[in-house]
Amino acid sequence: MPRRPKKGDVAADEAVYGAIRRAMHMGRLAPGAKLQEPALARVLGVSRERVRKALHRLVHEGWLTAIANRGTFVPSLTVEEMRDIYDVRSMLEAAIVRRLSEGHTSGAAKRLKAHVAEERAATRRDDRGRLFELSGEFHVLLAELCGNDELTQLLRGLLIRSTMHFSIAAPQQLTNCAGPHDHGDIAEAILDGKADRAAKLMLGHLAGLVTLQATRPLRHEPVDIEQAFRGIDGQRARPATSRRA
Amino acid sequence: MPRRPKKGDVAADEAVYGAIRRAMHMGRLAPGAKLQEPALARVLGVSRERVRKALHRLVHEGWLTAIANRGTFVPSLTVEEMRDIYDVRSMLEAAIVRRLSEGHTSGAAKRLKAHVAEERAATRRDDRGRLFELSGEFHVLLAELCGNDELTQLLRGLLIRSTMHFSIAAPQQLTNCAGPHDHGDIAEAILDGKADRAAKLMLGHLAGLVTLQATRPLRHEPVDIEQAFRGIDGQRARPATSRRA
DNA sequence: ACGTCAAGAAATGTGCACATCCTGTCGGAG
DNA sequence: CTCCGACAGGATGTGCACATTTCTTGACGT
Repeated sequence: MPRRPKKGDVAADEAVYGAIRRAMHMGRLAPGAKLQEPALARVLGVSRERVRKALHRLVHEGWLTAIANRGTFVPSLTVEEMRDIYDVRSMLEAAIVRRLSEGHTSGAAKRLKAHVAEERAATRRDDRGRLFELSGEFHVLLAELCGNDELTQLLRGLLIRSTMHFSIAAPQQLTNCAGPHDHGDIAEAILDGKADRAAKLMLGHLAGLVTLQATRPLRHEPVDIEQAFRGIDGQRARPATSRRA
Repeated sequence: MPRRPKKGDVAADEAVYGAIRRAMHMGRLAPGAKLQEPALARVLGVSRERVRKALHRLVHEGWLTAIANRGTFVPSLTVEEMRDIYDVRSMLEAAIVRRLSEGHTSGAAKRLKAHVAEERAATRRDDRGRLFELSGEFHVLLAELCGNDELTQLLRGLLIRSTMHFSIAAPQQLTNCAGPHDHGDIAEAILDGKADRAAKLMLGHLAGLVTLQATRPLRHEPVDIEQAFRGIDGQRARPATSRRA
């Protein structure tokens, strides 16, 4: 027997966590949707406690909101919260691009160029899904290049929360960053060592995003869990375990 | 009967959470100490599940680290992690003081002045405990004055994590901010609208703190849970419940 | 004497069942 | 016809007991 998913199987927890996270990322769960523990447990084929744990974690990370004795819901970020998040991102990311402009390793420059090239390629192929991912990763990449893990983690959290509404509101319609060429310009400024220009571009870039979001209305409809998680398996690749439900 | 702590008693959860948090803040728990669930449950007089929940929350917030099937421990922050945290704080807080310098309400100025005055008073009274609290709150206050909740929450998390080692290493010996007059100078620069000077002072202030921490060695000793939580009751004020253990 | 291994004990992780609370619905009174 | 109150159904929260893993203590072999 290869593996038995009996006890401290962290993969199972991560699978449930990832499944919900992916469903949100794919826009299957509209803001205000209620995530019922029994339904999720049934659909994902795991015990309710596992779902509970994942839900608690998601709540604590800010992706979901919980009301005592009521349930767990997909949050409807207010305009103020969204503005605040982008405000913090502006502070951090402006400092990041400044720092990178003032000095970076050759490896960092290489990774940055490679990423921009990949974004360009995705744009040329009109691969919206890939471009969506890459657009988000660009901002994380900048944090990574600073060599500060805390910074990377923090920014990743902010980014997910801020891009969540993009994927929820219009997953297939628009990219999560206004113009991909923005990223190219920012990267160019960094590589040229023009700190002020890079910071200015980044601030403008983020300002454009928040404007894009603010004008987007949100609908409130009841969501069917069964349908939302169709095709989103708990395990990622091979369901080698003989669990079939 | 006034209240029965049976069901959705959020206060009980918060009490356990706060008790552990306070024990750490008071330096009762050295880095590397193991927090055993049965022992905590016995000492605090609550069920093990409640302790588990609080521990999970603390772990997720970064105050504790958990190892699967091993237990929960007080983390020993490495020099790199500490440096990273202070680096992020530098980015954020420099931006904060710049923003406040460029414009703030009269109410903000009033609160800032009041806080500095209170710090001065605590210094004059040689009230280390109060000064310790106030020193930390100063940085949170600056974030609050920006009117950005996300920013405040984020900075509060960073601050707790970075000041935690101060209280653990030497709770009664030194303040958590190098010189209280630093805060006064920073406040003055903000009130005068000198953004560059305020940012420079803040960066210097934080750099001084990280230097102070880097030179402090940590001891690894086994900790007795019973003794660590002596005098730290789960409930804050009145133990009205007849629970005595 | 030292290193290795095995068995017991304790702690952690998980599933289950029950208590509690919320919500939607039905019946009756105004 | 509308509004209020009670009831049933369902979902959430919690305590309990068991399975699994890890650490410790002791003995055995080299």
